[in-house]
Amino acid sequence: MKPESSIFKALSDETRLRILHLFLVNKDPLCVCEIVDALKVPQYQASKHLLILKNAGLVDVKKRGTWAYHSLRTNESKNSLLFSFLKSFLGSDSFEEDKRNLESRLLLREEGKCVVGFVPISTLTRLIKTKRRQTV
Amino acid sequence: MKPESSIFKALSDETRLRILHLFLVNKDPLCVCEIVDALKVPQYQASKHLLILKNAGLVDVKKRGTWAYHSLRTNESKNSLLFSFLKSFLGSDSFEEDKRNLESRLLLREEGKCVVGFVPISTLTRLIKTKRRQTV
DNA sequence: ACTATATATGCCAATAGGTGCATGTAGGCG
DNA sequence: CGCCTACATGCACCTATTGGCATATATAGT
Repeated sequence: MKPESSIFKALSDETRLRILHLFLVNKDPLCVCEIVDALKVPQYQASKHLLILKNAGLVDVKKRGTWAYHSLRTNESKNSLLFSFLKSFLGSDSFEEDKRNLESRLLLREEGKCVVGFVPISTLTRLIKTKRRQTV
Repeated sequence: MKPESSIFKALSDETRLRILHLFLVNKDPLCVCEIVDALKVPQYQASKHLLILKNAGLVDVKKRGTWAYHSLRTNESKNSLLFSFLKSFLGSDSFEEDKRNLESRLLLREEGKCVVGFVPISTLTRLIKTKRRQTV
């Protein structure tokens, strides 16, 4: 298959668009558990979709211990063109909730690194509440 | 499905990208037989893919007798954004041959309208040769 | 009305893609 | 070494998509 059509195939799934959207509104690399909590999808889904995005050449991975930090692959000019288009095309109204969830989740980082992993939602919301109180 | 992902689904097929590319390099509306000759795909494929592009809101159709003239639907701002992106993204090197085939095929138009329909390839090339000699 | 032709579409088989579940892998830490 | 944890992946099932063929539709010309 031509590379162009396989790139659009990678974009043709809503979950993958939501993942890309997270990268577009937050320039930092994100680890899988943060993406899972932002999108509220099972971990295996996030991993699989990230693999597809990686195979399409859109995403890079960098291991840091057991954490895997994913980010947009911007070193190719075609990708930069695509990402800046995507940012306008997706607009600010789509996936607003994902964005909010991600922002909350990123509050739990320490020194810019994810230290939480997978916890039950109840624990997660409690952690976030506590963190908010501390920082206010 | 969200509208964004369904648009990318429409773009995720190489034949459909080739069709859109024809519209991007040639602003005039094109009829199905011209697309068929440019891409060298069966007529039913062209029709089906055009229908998918139409359902995705990317293409408009206007009947003129038995001919169906298709063109990009540019009256929506999201589409214009998409098309200008696509034009850069597809670049000038992809689908070069399609572009040449289309240009040849368009030589056979008379007063801006398609008058040829479906003919065997041998006849088509002969018609084009003759036309070239006349116009030189 | 009949025919020719440009286009659309219904049906089938083959294939691809997504989800869910379970399990595997690999790094950190005691 | 052994356990915990973050992440990856193989398998089964289901659904969606595509190509091919035949045929339907619709309009023009005679």
